[in-house]
Amino acid sequence: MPTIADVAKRAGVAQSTVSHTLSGKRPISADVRLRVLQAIEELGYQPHALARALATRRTRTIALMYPALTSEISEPHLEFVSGVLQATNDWKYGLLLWTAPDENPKVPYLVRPDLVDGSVMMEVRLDDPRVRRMKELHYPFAMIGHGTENEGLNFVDLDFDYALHTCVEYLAGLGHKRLAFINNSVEQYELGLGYVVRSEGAFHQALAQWGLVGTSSFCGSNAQAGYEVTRALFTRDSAPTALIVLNAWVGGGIMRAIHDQGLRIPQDISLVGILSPRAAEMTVPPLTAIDFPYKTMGYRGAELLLRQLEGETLSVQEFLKPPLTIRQSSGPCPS
Amino acid sequence: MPTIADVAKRAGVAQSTVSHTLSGKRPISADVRLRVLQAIEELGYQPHALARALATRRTRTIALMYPALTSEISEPHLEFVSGVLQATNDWKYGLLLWTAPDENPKVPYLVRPDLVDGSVMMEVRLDDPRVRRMKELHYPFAMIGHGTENEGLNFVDLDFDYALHTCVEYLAGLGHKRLAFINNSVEQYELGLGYVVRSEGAFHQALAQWGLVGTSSFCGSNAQAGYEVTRALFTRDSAPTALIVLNAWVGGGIMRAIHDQGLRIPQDISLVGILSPRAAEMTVPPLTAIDFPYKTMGYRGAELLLRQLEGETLSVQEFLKPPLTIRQSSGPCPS
DNA sequence: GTGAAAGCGCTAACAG
DNA sequence: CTGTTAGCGCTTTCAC
Repeated sequence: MPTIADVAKRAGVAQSTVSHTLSGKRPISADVRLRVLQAIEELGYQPHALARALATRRTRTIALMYPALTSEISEPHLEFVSGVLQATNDWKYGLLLWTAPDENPKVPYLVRPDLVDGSVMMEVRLDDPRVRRMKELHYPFAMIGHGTENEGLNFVDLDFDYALHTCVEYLAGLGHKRLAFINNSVEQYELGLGYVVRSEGAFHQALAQWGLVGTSSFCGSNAQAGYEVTRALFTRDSAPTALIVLNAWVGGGIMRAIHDQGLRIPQDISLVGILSPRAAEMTVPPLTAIDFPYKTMGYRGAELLLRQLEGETLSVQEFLKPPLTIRQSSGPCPS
Repeated sequence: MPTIADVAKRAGVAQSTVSHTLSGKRPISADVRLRVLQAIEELGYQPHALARALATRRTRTIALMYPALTSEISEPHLEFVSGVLQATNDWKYGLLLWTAPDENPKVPYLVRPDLVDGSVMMEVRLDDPRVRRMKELHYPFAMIGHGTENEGLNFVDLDFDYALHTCVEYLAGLGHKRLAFINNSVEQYELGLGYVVRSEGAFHQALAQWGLVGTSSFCGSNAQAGYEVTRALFTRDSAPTALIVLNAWVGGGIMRAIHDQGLRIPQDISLVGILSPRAAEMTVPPLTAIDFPYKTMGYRGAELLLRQLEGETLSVQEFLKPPLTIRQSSGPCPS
């Protein structure tokens, strides 16, 4: 691999001249520029990103702090990735995937700070240790999701309050009186994951507001769990006539349980989700759902960081309120 | 951020001594080691990964060459990511996500070579320009998938030949005589994506072997496309009694089309897939399927690269033959 | 067993 | 407008 020195020698100029023709940080005469460019071309020179990064103290790479890789990765997280990747691509940055290593509790969740210019966090907890640490290190970051203390932080999040209210309102309008909300897992709730906690609260608040009754259940992220949780709903004296589900991966289990119960969707029971259109269309019937814009959120979150890194000082806290798309899993409450 | 020089000064030793106590590459007396360790502790020193990489010429980071970010990312790819990430985590490597930038055809698909020690490729084409380039640069890599020319290459792949044959054999055993295969998109086929081309061939070969008739159709990666392709199957004179589908995201569309046709699964028509168990369980009824082990493949693929980077010279071409799991979408051919 | 110094490939003052 | 030189923070000869 040729270095900048090789180029300089071949073009008969100083290294700094090569460096500057490349960066444009100072005027270069036409003929010198030509010679340099030619030398670069002939040698197939490509600047060594590492050396440059060491000298400039900027890597032009950001990290995506991935939630810890426990037994099962919940796939929705993955959908954020493609959005983030799209953004780093557009901005010509690199993207490093990062996971909280379990074995080093001393430096919890901290990215090798010298490898990246900043990071995007996801699966934010209400009181997230990563956030505290990042702040105290004055480390640039942005979040997909948000916690309790948001002073001066930048993030994009789905407005779960809006989402749950919208679902409940919609179902109330269809005459449903008894609802059930199938949330994510207890573990996530107890971890204090923002959206899990907020959804839980918002659901009950919305119930009260519309004078409905309802129950909420936690549920693991797989079809089997969805099945069991749903079965349990029907053992009670007054079963719900409509369900709201947060997690795309349990939809199949829920529908199967409903089917096994001898009920039909949407004639006997309604099901609405808060999930990606893609997931909503994977089932039969397709699900009425708040269209969770994973990719957009990933893109926006990354942008929030990138703009900071490019020198902007910003303070953006964006709440997305995607529409409820009516598909075929919901209908009027049977009388 | 403290540097190695700070540590050296505080411990009253030379930089090289600090370096060596850390690397263990030469003997250090007990007391010196103690002083060094203490200084490190007190200063909260962490070696600068970049500087180290520049000096050693190893970054301990690998790249995952992501397929180009066209309009829609097909989500299955994402599932590989979590496997790869798991592996890099286990091996204590970093993971850089990389996408073919469209604008620079001169250095097609090539990762900033100095930022990573090697790369994992996915979505391998039969005659993949990336592979040729990597080979000619003697650049370490491993593949998830494989092409035509595999001399000396390392990869892991699903055995699509096995997969299609198994599906066809299973359906033949149930008495089905007319099958349809719903492959991925034409674009992918024309691009020469290994698994798309191989599946296509294997399906027809299997048909011949079992004396069945059948058709194959290409299909975009969304429910709507699945719906339309399936509808088209029923306009012909002799509709199939069993379908094989390769792409998880079209399952819903297919099932809806079947339903709209007034047919029931599995009584009137069987549907088997080649997709992840997770996806198979998302539908009602859950799909009989070859259990596509995305995560495992990602992990194995990464391992293949990692082992090379750790000095092993290996030549592994692994074909996975995951079992066909019978669920509820398949049954005997109606007479 | 330890220290001094060169060098990885680049950028950025500092001169001119 | 261009060249010289001193780092960026680490590893690794080469001496002792």
